[in-house]
Amino acid sequence: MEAAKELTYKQGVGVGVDALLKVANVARRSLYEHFGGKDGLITEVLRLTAAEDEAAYRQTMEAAGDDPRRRLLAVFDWLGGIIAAPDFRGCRYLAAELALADPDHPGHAVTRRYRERVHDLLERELRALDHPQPAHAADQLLLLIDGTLAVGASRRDTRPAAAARQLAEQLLDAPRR
Amino acid sequence: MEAAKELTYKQGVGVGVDALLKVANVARRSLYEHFGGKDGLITEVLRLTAAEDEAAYRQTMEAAGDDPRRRLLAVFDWLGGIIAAPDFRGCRYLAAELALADPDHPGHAVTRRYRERVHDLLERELRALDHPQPAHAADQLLLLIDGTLAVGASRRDTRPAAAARQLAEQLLDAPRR
DNA sequence: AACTATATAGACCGGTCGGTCTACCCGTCA
DNA sequence: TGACGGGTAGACCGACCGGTCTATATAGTT
Repeated sequence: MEAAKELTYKQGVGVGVDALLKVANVARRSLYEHFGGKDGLITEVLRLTAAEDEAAYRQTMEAAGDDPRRRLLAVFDWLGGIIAAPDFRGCRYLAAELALADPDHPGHAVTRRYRERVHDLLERELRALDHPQPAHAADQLLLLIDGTLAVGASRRDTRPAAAARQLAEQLLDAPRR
Repeated sequence: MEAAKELTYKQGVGVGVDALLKVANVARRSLYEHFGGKDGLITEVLRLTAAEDEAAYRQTMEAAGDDPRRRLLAVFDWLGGIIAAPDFRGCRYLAAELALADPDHPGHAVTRRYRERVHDLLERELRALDHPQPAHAADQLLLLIDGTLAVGASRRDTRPAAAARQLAEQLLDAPRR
């Protein structure tokens, strides 16, 4: 799984099974016993990283203290660090969605649920902030997050996280004005 | 080229050469004569669609009249229509960037230049608006655009264009307050 | 000691990959 | 008429694809 997480991110979900097995030092048969095939492995990778990434969101907000506004803005600072990493290659889930042409691939359900969970995390903070439209604002924050990751993947020179954070501040402050 | 534009979008840049040739009704040799290979074809497809899409941005803004603010917001209304199309499958350029693992693939240069041109289009309108930080605000608009296309590809139920437009309005109005 | 479950290595399958090749066909121009 | 450029059709190449298979090794249980 560790090897699969890394390789499917660096090379995309189009990596060959042989390459996976080689870096993982695992027999071919074991893969098919455990996951049923490549699609099963990819789905499981998405499921596992989704759980890890959701936990990372929680931890980032937890470490930012009790103020919901600070907790939400901390997400963008955290994203800034992720994007700045030299091996950042964009959002794994968006890449998987765009690469898996078959709309019935089980991986799509995993990424969809992941986005819903992140959305709910954001919405909860917005409710704590007494935001008048927490669900709508969470949509917008998610849009800023996706935009940040997309720009981070395509224009390495800019600082999209800071730009997004500024927009997030306007979004959070707007209803109180 | 028409067949390649359609297939590389619907199936991703991972489509097989045979599939391209079949739907295009073109001989295998012709492809290699004209484009040198699959990578050359992909690069040329990106170049061509980039020119078309840049023209679409211009036309969208042109049709919105002379007010720069209306012209910029019209972009998001236009995006809303694109996303709503049943065959929308996300941003072609972001998908290509995420799928082409080799950072030296010539396609990357094409997508980068495309983004720069769109950025310049946005920046020009912001200058006409006397925005105090036109380059920075153009970065933010581009982030909203990328976020809109990303969300549109992954959560077909929401209306990301409207959400992004609202954020864009805040962005455009903020400096005047 | 025997059995079972789980792992390994690796041959093997048909199919597809991107790419090169030969042979042919046809309209243009000399 | 004949040469030729640009197209098509399709065989062919080695490599790799995802997946199945047999045979073997190892650890734990009874």
